[in-house]
Amino acid sequence: MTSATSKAVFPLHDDFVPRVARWFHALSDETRLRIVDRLSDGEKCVCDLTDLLDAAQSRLSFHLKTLKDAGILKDRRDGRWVYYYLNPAVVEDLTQFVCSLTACCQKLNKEVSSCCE
Amino acid sequence: MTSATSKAVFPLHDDFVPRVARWFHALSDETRLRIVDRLSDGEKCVCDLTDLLDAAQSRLSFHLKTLKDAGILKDRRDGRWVYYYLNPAVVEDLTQFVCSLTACCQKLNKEVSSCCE
DNA sequence: TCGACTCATCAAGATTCATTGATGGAAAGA
DNA sequence: TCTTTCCATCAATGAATCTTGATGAGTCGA
Repeated sequence: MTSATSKAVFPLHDDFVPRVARWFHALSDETRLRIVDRLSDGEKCVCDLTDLLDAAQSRLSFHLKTLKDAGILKDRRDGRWVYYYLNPAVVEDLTQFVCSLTACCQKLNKEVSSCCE
Repeated sequence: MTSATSKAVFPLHDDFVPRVARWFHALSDETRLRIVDRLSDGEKCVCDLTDLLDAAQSRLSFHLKTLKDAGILKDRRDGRWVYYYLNPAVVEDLTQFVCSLTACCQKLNKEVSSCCE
Protein backbone atom coordinates (compact mmCIF):
# COMPACT_ATOMS: atom_id res chain seq x y z
CA MET A 1 0.00 0.00 0.00
CA THR A 2 1.35 3.38 -0.95
CA SER A 3 0.33 6.84 0.17
CA ALA A 4 -1.11 7.39 -3.27
CA THR A 5 -3.79 4.81 -2.63
CA SER A 6 -4.40 5.59 1.02
CA LYS A 7 -7.22 8.03 0.29
CA ALA A 8 -10.19 7.62 -2.00
CA VAL A 9 -9.63 10.14 -4.80
CA PHE A 10 -12.08 8.75 -7.35
CA PRO A 11 -14.94 9.36 -7.61
CA LEU A 12 -14.00 12.99 -7.09
CA HIS A 13 -15.63 15.01 -4.34
CA ASP A 14 -17.40 18.09 -5.66
CA ASP A 15 -15.37 20.41 -3.46
CA PHE A 16 -12.14 18.90 -4.72
CA VAL A 17 -12.72 19.51 -8.43
CA PRO A 18 -12.12 23.30 -8.53
CA ARG A 19 -8.90 22.92 -6.57
CA VAL A 20 -7.57 20.23 -8.89
CA ALA A 21 -8.58 22.28 -11.92
CA ARG A 22 -6.49 25.16 -10.58
CA TRP A 23 -3.45 22.94 -10.19
CA PHE A 24 -3.71 21.76 -13.76
CA HIS A 25 -4.44 25.22 -15.10
CA ALA A 26 -1.36 26.57 -13.36
CA LEU A 27 0.75 23.97 -15.15
CA SER A 28 -0.99 24.28 -18.52
CA ASP A 29 1.18 27.13 -19.80
CA GLU A 30 4.61 26.57 -21.33
CA THR A 31 6.15 29.55 -19.59
CA ARG A 32 4.91 28.33 -16.24
CA LEU A 33 6.17 24.81 -16.92
CA ARG A 34 9.59 26.26 -17.64
CA ILE A 35 9.44 28.17 -14.37
CA VAL A 36 8.65 24.96 -12.51
CA ASP A 37 11.45 23.26 -14.41
CA ARG A 38 13.95 25.88 -13.26
CA LEU A 39 12.73 25.67 -9.69
CA SER A 40 13.07 21.89 -9.68
CA ASP A 41 16.68 22.24 -8.61
CA GLY A 42 16.06 24.95 -6.03
CA GLU A 43 14.53 28.33 -5.33
CA LYS A 44 15.15 31.30 -7.62
CA CYS A 45 14.45 35.00 -7.43
CA VAL A 46 12.50 36.73 -10.17
CA CYS A 47 15.56 38.31 -11.74
CA ASP A 48 17.23 34.90 -11.95
CA LEU A 49 14.20 33.65 -13.86
CA THR A 50 14.10 36.63 -16.22
CA ASP A 51 17.66 35.77 -17.20
CA LEU A 52 17.12 32.01 -17.38
CA LEU A 53 13.91 32.24 -19.39
CA ASP A 54 14.66 35.46 -21.30
CA ALA A 55 11.25 36.83 -20.39
CA ALA A 56 10.00 40.26 -19.34
CA GLN A 57 9.73 40.85 -15.62
CA SER A 58 6.03 41.74 -15.63
CA ARG A 59 5.30 38.63 -17.62
CA LEU A 60 7.10 36.41 -15.13
CA SER A 61 5.43 38.19 -12.25
CA PHE A 62 2.07 37.35 -13.76
CA HIS A 63 2.90 33.68 -14.18
CA LEU A 64 4.51 33.40 -10.76
CA LYS A 65 1.36 34.81 -9.21
CA THR A 66 -0.71 32.27 -11.12
CA LEU A 67 1.43 29.42 -9.83
CA LYS A 68 1.44 30.82 -6.32
CA ASP A 69 -2.34 31.35 -6.26
CA ALA A 70 -2.79 27.72 -7.30
CA GLY A 71 -0.55 26.64 -4.45
CA ILE A 72 2.17 25.17 -6.64
CA LEU A 73 4.74 27.74 -5.52
CA LYS A 74 5.50 29.64 -2.35
CA ASP A 75 7.69 32.70 -1.97
CA ARG A 76 9.88 34.37 0.61
CA ARG A 77 11.37 37.83 0.66
CA ASP A 78 15.05 38.42 1.40
CA GLY A 79 15.86 42.09 1.24
CA ARG A 80 15.20 43.32 -2.25
CA TRP A 81 14.77 39.82 -3.63
CA VAL A 82 11.73 37.57 -3.61
CA TYR A 83 12.57 33.90 -3.91
CA TYR A 84 10.06 31.43 -5.35
CA TYR A 85 10.16 27.72 -4.65
CA LEU A 86 8.06 24.62 -5.16
CA ASN A 87 5.45 23.88 -2.50
CA PRO A 88 6.07 20.22 -1.61
CA ALA A 89 2.66 19.70 0.01
CA VAL A 90 0.70 20.67 -3.09
CA VAL A 91 3.06 18.88 -5.43
CA GLU A 92 2.47 15.74 -3.41
CA ASP A 93 -1.30 16.25 -3.47
CA LEU A 94 -1.13 16.59 -7.23
CA THR A 95 1.01 13.49 -7.45
CA GLN A 96 -1.44 11.53 -5.40
CA PHE A 97 -4.25 12.58 -7.72
CA VAL A 98 -2.41 11.46 -10.82
CA CYS A 99 -1.15 8.27 -9.22
CA SER A 100 -4.72 7.42 -8.27
CA LEU A 101 -5.76 7.89 -11.87
CA THR A 102 -3.00 5.56 -12.98
CA ALA A 103 -4.21 3.05 -10.43
CA CYS A 104 -7.69 3.24 -11.95
CA CYS A 105 -6.24 2.58 -15.40
CA GLN A 106 -4.34 -0.41 -14.11
CA LYS A 107 -7.38 -1.79 -12.37
CA LEU A 108 -9.38 -1.41 -15.59
CA ASN A 109 -6.69 -3.39 -17.37
CA LYS A 110 -7.15 -6.12 -14.78
CA GLU A 111 -3.62 -5.63 -13.59
CA VAL A 112 -2.97 -5.83 -9.87
CA SER A 113 -0.23 -3.33 -9.22
CA SER A 114 0.20 -0.08 -7.34
CA CYS A 115 1.31 3.38 -8.34
CA CYS A 116 4.82 4.04 -9.65
CA GLU A 117 5.95 0.43 -9.68
CA MET B 1 14.25 2.42 -8.02
CA THR B 2 10.82 3.04 -9.50
CA SER B 3 9.75 3.58 -13.08
CA ALA B 4 9.02 7.17 -12.16
CA THR B 5 12.70 7.84 -11.66
CA SER B 6 13.99 5.69 -14.48
CA LYS B 7 14.09 8.55 -16.98
CA ALA B 8 15.48 12.05 -16.53
CA VAL B 9 12.43 14.33 -16.66
CA PHE B 10 14.00 17.46 -15.17
CA PRO B 11 15.46 19.57 -16.60
CA LEU B 12 12.72 19.41 -19.21
CA HIS B 13 13.58 18.85 -22.83
CA ASP B 14 12.33 21.66 -25.07
CA ASP B 15 10.34 19.26 -27.23
CA PHE B 16 8.63 17.82 -24.17
CA VAL B 17 7.23 21.10 -22.82
CA PRO B 18 4.38 21.63 -25.34
CA ARG B 19 3.21 18.05 -24.88
CA VAL B 20 3.13 18.34 -21.11
CA ALA B 21 1.36 21.71 -21.35
CA ARG B 22 -1.36 20.03 -23.42
CA TRP B 23 -1.86 17.33 -20.82
CA PHE B 24 -2.31 19.87 -18.10
CA HIS B 25 -4.50 22.11 -20.19
CA ALA B 26 -6.76 19.19 -20.99
CA LEU B 27 -7.22 18.58 -17.27
CA SER B 28 -7.55 22.25 -16.30
CA ASP B 29 -11.29 22.45 -16.90
CA GLU B 30 -13.85 21.27 -14.34
CA THR B 31 -16.10 19.68 -16.93
CA ARG B 32 -13.19 17.72 -18.33
CA LEU B 33 -12.09 16.65 -14.86
CA ARG B 34 -15.58 15.33 -14.24
CA ILE B 35 -15.43 13.43 -17.51
CA VAL B 36 -12.15 11.82 -16.45
CA ASP B 37 -13.69 11.08 -13.08
CA ARG B 38 -16.58 9.23 -14.71
CA LEU B 39 -14.24 7.31 -16.96
CA SER B 40 -12.08 6.26 -14.02
CA ASP B 41 -14.33 3.26 -13.49
CA GLY B 42 -14.60 2.33 -17.15
CA GLU B 43 -15.42 3.51 -20.64
CA LYS B 44 -18.59 5.47 -21.36
CA CYS B 45 -20.38 6.56 -24.49
CA VAL B 46 -21.22 10.23 -25.05
CA CYS B 47 -24.90 9.79 -24.20
CA ASP B 48 -23.94 8.15 -20.90
CA LEU B 49 -21.87 11.22 -20.08
CA THR B 50 -24.59 13.68 -21.07
CA ASP B 51 -26.84 11.96 -18.51
CA LEU B 52 -24.17 11.62 -15.83
CA LEU B 53 -22.97 15.20 -16.13
CA ASP B 54 -26.23 16.83 -17.22
CA ALA B 55 -24.42 18.61 -20.03
CA ALA B 56 -25.35 19.39 -23.62
CA GLN B 57 -24.08 16.94 -26.20
CA SER B 58 -22.15 19.49 -28.26
CA ARG B 59 -20.50 20.74 -25.12
CA LEU B 60 -19.33 17.27 -24.15
CA SER B 61 -18.19 16.60 -27.68
CA PHE B 62 -16.01 19.68 -27.49
CA HIS B 63 -14.42 18.64 -24.22
CA LEU B 64 -13.99 15.02 -25.28
CA LYS B 65 -12.16 16.21 -28.37
CA THR B 66 -9.89 18.37 -26.21
CA LEU B 67 -9.05 15.41 -23.98
CA LYS B 68 -8.57 13.12 -26.94
CA ASP B 69 -6.33 15.58 -28.80
CA ALA B 70 -4.16 15.84 -25.70
CA GLY B 71 -3.87 12.07 -25.61
CA ILE B 72 -5.63 11.64 -22.27
CA LEU B 73 -8.54 9.74 -23.83
CA LYS B 74 -9.01 7.33 -26.68
CA ASP B 75 -12.26 6.32 -28.34
CA ARG B 76 -13.76 3.38 -30.17
CA ARG B 77 -16.92 3.13 -32.18
CA ASP B 78 -19.44 0.36 -31.63
CA GLY B 79 -22.37 0.74 -33.97
CA ARG B 80 -24.05 4.04 -33.28
CA TRP B 81 -22.12 4.58 -30.08
CA VAL B 82 -18.66 6.03 -29.54
CA TYR B 83 -17.04 4.92 -26.33
CA TYR B 84 -14.37 7.04 -24.66
CA TYR B 85 -11.83 5.65 -22.22
CA LEU B 86 -8.67 6.69 -20.43
CA ASN B 87 -5.42 6.21 -22.33
CA PRO B 88 -3.19 4.32 -19.87
CA ALA B 89 0.05 5.18 -21.69
CA VAL B 90 -0.42 8.93 -21.43
CA VAL B 91 -1.79 8.75 -17.89
CA GLU B 92 1.38 6.92 -16.93
CA ASP B 93 3.56 9.48 -18.70
CA LEU B 94 1.79 12.20 -16.76
CA THR B 95 2.27 10.24 -13.56
CA GLN B 96 5.96 9.94 -14.22
CA PHE B 97 6.18 13.70 -14.72
CA VAL B 98 4.54 14.59 -11.42
CA CYS B 99 6.32 11.82 -9.54
CA SER B 100 9.60 13.23 -10.81
CA LEU B 101 8.60 16.66 -9.60
CA THR B 102 7.77 15.23 -6.18
CA ALA B 103 11.15 13.55 -6.17
CA CYS B 104 12.79 16.90 -6.85
CA CYS B 105 10.92 18.42 -3.91
CA GLN B 106 12.01 15.61 -1.66
CA LYS B 107 15.61 15.93 -2.77
CA LEU B 108 15.49 19.66 -2.07
CA ASN B 109 14.24 18.85 1.42
CA LYS B 110 17.28 16.61 1.85
CA GLU B 111 15.10 13.60 2.19
CA VAL B 112 16.23 10.40 0.53
CA SER B 113 13.06 8.74 -0.63
CA SER B 114 11.42 7.84 -3.92
CA CYS B 115 8.10 8.62 -5.48
CA CYS B 116 4.82 7.57 -3.88
CA GLU B 117 6.34 6.05 -0.79
C1' DT C 1 18.03 62.23 0.80
C1' DC C 2 18.92 60.52 -3.67
C1' DG C 3 19.34 57.08 -7.05
C1' DA C 4 19.49 52.30 -8.38
C1' DC C 5 17.51 47.93 -8.10
C1' DT C 6 13.80 44.33 -7.43
C1' DC C 7 9.33 43.28 -7.97
C1' DA C 8 3.96 43.74 -8.08
C1' DT C 9 0.22 45.81 -10.27
C1' DC C 10 -2.40 48.09 -13.72
C1' DA C 11 -4.62 49.17 -18.31
C1' DA C 12 -4.96 48.06 -23.09
C1' DG C 13 -4.92 45.04 -26.83
C1' DA C 14 -4.75 40.51 -28.86
C1' DT C 15 -5.45 35.77 -28.57
C1' DT C 16 -7.50 31.68 -26.82
C1' DC C 17 -11.20 29.22 -24.80
C1' DA C 18 -16.02 27.63 -23.39
C1' DT C 19 -20.90 27.60 -24.34
C1' DT C 20 -24.95 27.49 -27.16
C1' DG C 21 -27.96 26.25 -30.89
C1' DA C 22 -28.11 24.59 -35.55
C1' DT C 23 -26.65 21.41 -39.14
C1' DG C 24 -25.21 17.15 -41.11
C1' DG C 25 -23.12 12.49 -41.31
C1' DA C 26 -23.25 7.62 -39.90
C1' DA C 27 -25.59 3.59 -38.09
C1' DA C 28 -29.56 0.79 -37.28
C1' DG C 29 -34.39 -0.53 -37.12
C1' DA C 30 -39.09 -0.33 -39.34
C1' DT D 1 -36.49 4.04 -48.16
C1' DC D 2 -37.74 6.54 -44.19
C1' DT D 3 -37.06 7.64 -39.53
C1' DT D 4 -34.70 7.72 -35.33
C1' DT D 5 -30.66 7.84 -32.58
C1' DC D 6 -25.89 9.03 -31.66
C1' DC D 7 -22.40 11.99 -32.42
C1' DA D 8 -19.08 15.61 -34.66
C1' DT D 9 -18.66 20.06 -36.44
C1' DC D 10 -19.69 24.81 -37.31
C1' DA D 11 -20.64 29.84 -36.43
C1' DA D 12 -21.50 33.26 -33.11
C1' DT D 13 -21.19 35.16 -28.64
C1' DG D 14 -19.11 36.11 -24.36
C1' DA D 15 -15.53 35.06 -20.97
C1' DA D 16 -10.96 34.13 -19.66
C1' DT D 17 -6.16 34.45 -20.58
C1' DC D 18 -1.57 36.22 -22.04
C1' DT D 19 1.56 39.92 -23.37
C1' DT D 20 3.39 44.46 -23.24
C1' DG D 21 4.72 48.85 -21.47
C1' DA D 22 4.08 52.06 -17.77
C1' DT D 23 3.72 53.14 -12.94
C1' DG D 24 4.66 52.74 -8.16
C1' DA D 25 6.01 50.49 -3.74
C1' DG D 26 9.75 48.67 -1.00
C1' DT D 27 14.79 47.94 -0.15
C1' DC D 28 19.46 49.24 -0.01
C1' DG D 29 23.82 51.68 -0.74
C1' DA D 30 26.03 56.20 -1.55
